[in-house]
Amino acid sequence: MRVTIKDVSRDAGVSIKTVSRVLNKEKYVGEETRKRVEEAVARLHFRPSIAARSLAGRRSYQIALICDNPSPFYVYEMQLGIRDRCLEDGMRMIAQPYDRDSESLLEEIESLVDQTHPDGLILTPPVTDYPAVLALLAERQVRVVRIQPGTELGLTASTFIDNEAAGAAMTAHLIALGHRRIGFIVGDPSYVVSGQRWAGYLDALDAAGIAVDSALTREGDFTFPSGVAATEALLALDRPPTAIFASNDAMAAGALAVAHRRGMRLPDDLSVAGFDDTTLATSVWPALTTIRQPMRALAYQAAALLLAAEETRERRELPFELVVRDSTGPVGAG
Amino acid sequence: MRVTIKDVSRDAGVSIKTVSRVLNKEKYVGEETRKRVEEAVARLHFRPSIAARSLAGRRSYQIALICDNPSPFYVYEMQLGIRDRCLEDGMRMIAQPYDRDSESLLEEIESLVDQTHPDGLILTPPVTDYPAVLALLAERQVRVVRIQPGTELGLTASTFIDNEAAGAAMTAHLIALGHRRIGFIVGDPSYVVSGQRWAGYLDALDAAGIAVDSALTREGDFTFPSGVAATEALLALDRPPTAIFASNDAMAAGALAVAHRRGMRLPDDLSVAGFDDTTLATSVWPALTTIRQPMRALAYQAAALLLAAEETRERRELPFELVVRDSTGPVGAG
DNA sequence: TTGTACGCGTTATCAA
DNA sequence: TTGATAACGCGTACAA
Repeated sequence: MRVTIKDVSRDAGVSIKTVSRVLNKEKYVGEETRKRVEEAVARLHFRPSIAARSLAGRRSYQIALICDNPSPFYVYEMQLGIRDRCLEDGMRMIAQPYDRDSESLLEEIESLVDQTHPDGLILTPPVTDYPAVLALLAERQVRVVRIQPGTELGLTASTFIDNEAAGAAMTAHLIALGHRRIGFIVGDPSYVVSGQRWAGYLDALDAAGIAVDSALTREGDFTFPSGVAATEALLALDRPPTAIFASNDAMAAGALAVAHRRGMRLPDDLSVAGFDDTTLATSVWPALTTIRQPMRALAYQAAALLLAAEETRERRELPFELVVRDSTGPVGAG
Repeated sequence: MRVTIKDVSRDAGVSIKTVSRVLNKEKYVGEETRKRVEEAVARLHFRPSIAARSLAGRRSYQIALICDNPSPFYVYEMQLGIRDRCLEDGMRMIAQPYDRDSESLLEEIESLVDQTHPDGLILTPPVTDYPAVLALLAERQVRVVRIQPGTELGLTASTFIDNEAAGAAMTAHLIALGHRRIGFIVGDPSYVVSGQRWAGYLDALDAAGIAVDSALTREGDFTFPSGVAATEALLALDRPPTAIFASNDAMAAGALAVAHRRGMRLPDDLSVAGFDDTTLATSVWPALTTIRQPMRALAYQAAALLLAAEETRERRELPFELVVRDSTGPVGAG
């Protein structure tokens, strides 16, 4: 009832081992033999059982994604990127969502590793920077690639964008538009990128010779309500900013909402900018000027690093893009 | 190096089979023996290999989610609900994202089933209603539970909300607020729910004795831009609606954006309502009045049906909730 | 209530 | 370049 390698070997008139060789693209298989086997595989619709493969061999043909992020959009893009790369190699992705605050996170990862024996693991922030997790995986000798790690950059292979440069680029863009008082909404401090983006903001102000006004920086936590609160605090200043740059798009959306509610016109009364972290900036609020992160590509490349023949510690940087839309524009323009 | 059942049996001083009995919670294990085994399992941190289990037994301890939806929020909620239920039973969820338009969708599902031999499959719209997929799974004798299926409701177990009643409830709510001209934005026609929600709208108008004006119904496709376009068409009518009810929240957000852009005040100039289909209504645009769908619960219950001891065809209905926020309100209220 | 022997479908080892 | 045979770690069937 189930098609096995044995059926294929019988159909092709070769041994089981030879079929296995063809499946695994090993050397030393006669051209003609290979063809016969491939035909038999196709004819019988044979698909090797992952369970048997991983039990017998050193590999499981599965890689796992350890991803917890407040934005489902982010998580989903990661899953899509990894899936795309997996498909190319006939691998499977295990993508169970995790709660980063769960007491049992470590236990769950341990259980995942022991039960499914993945060939590798991909980590996203903030788990990328959990020492206990990294230690566990090192001890278990699991291959790891991290996306946007914030610490111990040389420890594993990784893919990332230059968040500091991105923060600086957007800030420089706002300065070029004529803004001198630019509000900044910091993200959740448990994410290293929050600090990096803020550092970029400070860099750009510095480079332009604009004195930093600490009243213009507010702390948020990557959520819409925190963006609303920070924006209201900023606009309540005696000398309010003419532009607001939020560390992500949910908070930027909060800024837009406040501006709308107050009857302000964009970008005349206020310029708003953010990052593509959720689905907002790309599809739901297409007016938002953002730093577009190549999320799917980050994930795809991470999977590529994981599936590379040799284990590496390569750090692969990907370019970001500054996408200008009508939430920013010349100061005072009509 | 790898802890196996053998190590546990040696440590506990019993046979391998007895350990297996304890792991699988079988009957006929002495209380004392059970304790000794459980202690050994804990001491050695033993976790059975999924590969070995599924190879040896009839089960794989894995269930798969076949989910493709334009909203990552929806997909993610499904994953979380199923994960929660799986955790309770020590099962694993396989949650590879699929493209519903992919030529190879059938082939990919077939390959998933043959390679991983899941104990069951959960389907979400619109794949719930693909005859070829249903036929394939029936032929492979895979247990299936569908979430919000639109057709052949008796074919498999399923979980759902009453979308027609939901559409009617929201429409009745708007009517109760005093609205008589209510615009409706239909969703993507490839989703059965689109028609169901619209039917509810028509039902409620009918029940209130309000004549249906076909000019007030516009077709969208569940995206923000389509909501913008539909709203602009509605507001351009000689007698524009005083309320707009969109079949999902992305289109409702489009309506809100148009209203903002035109300087209209909500809900005085226009009431806007939608559904909780994406992350918008729940976290990003908290002002939106919506039908809240219990997405995670739908997924959780679907997994529960899949993991039930006996295969069932139960149709489990879950309640929706009408959440009123400040995008709707009394007509003309200040 | 417990244990023994076998087999699941594949890869690894080693010989041909 | 190919093939025979022994693992892999667990559940199943049956015996004790």
